[in-house]
Amino acid sequence: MAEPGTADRILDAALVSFGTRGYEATSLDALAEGLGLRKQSILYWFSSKEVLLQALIDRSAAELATALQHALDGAGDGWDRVEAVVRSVFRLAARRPELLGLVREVGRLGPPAATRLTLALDPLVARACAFLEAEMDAGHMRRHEPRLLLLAIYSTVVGMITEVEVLRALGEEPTARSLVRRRQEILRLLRSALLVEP
Amino acid sequence: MAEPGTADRILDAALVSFGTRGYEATSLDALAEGLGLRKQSILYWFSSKEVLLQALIDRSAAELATALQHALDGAGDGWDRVEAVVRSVFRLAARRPELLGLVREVGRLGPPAATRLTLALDPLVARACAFLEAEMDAGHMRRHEPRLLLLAIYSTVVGMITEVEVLRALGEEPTARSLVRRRQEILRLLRSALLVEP
DNA sequence: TGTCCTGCCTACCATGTGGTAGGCCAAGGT
DNA sequence: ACCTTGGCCTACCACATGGTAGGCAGGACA
Repeated sequence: MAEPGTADRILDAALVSFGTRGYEATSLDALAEGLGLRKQSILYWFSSKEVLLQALIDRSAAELATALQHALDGAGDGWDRVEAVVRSVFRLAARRPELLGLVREVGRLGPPAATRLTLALDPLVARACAFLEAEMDAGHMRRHEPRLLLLAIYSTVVGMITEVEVLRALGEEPTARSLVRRRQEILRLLRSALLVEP
Repeated sequence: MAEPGTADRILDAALVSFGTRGYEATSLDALAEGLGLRKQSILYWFSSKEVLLQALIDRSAAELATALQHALDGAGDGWDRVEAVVRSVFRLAARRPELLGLVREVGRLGPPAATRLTLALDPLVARACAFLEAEMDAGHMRRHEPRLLLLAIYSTVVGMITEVEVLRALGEEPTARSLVRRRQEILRLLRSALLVEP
């Protein structure tokens, strides 16, 4: 296992900080200090802060895509696929909590960062839409506007993972155990919301 | 109708900018320019940027609370109450899109801002939890952990309103008409997720 | 008329920011 | 032994930021 190069270490640190504290709230100086480097070394690898963000988006989108792809490949049909995706997202959230934070942050930043992420994940989105539509056509799921349904699922899943403050406001501490409970809860919710009872 | 005082005008502008561009990304200079003022005039009314944020949170929490309170007072029982709340939130989102953006932003900022908002909305949260629990006890709704359920509903509603970029990524433009469709979609979803069929 | 207070201003400052210019040094090829 | 190159550095800069100090006009009030 070769130790990661400097560029990757920078990306890792940026992922954590951008994903939790936010892009604007993260200074290159702070980032560098956490790495035992000088700001100029970051600018050596990534010519500007924005370029760093772009590279981070690209890498994160790829990681996200392969994780979901992997989950889908090993999944069965119908409801299993939904469950596989949700489980895979939660597994990702447990291993790399900042990743979903970054997704949310990028959405907040708007173009051009958001468009970059959008483009990278577009194939997956299209695939998901087609899947939902097919399931509805087959009568396995209740009829909904596929894209709005996807937005709802996205919002719920990402929200239940990243809304740490709301969680705290509700008297629930953001532990690993809580994450599992949230996953179970969301799966039950989606199941009863979507599945047509036989 | 008396025209609003300077302090309120500042709060209005801050709400828009904090709620859409974000707190850190908003400078007092930019805020002042939009108001035809100098930065020092803002600092005259609010002694620091953080104080301005606190005042804004207080005012917004109050507005949110009264809106929800009003909706609840005029609502019937059971499912009607859920629907009334959701409709009221969407009405608020149509009239003041930035308000929910601010809620999300404050959640992202974390303490102490988040705790302030939390405290202000705590009574409503408690009331909602109690309501959900009662409905489940009465067998009207499927059993769920009330607090996690509330988090899920919150995430879905706020997400479907504020995730403009995701919406765009799905090929849907964030118009007023779309907002209505999203509201209908979410109500149907919640209905089938929560209600026990008679 | 003189004084105080309110609301806003100009001038200024310390700090932190992203970014540029250029140098140092070790590894490696020739 | 010499040169090149990659990786990181110090030094510096222009600029934006939040915030301080203090002044100026005008209305209220005695």
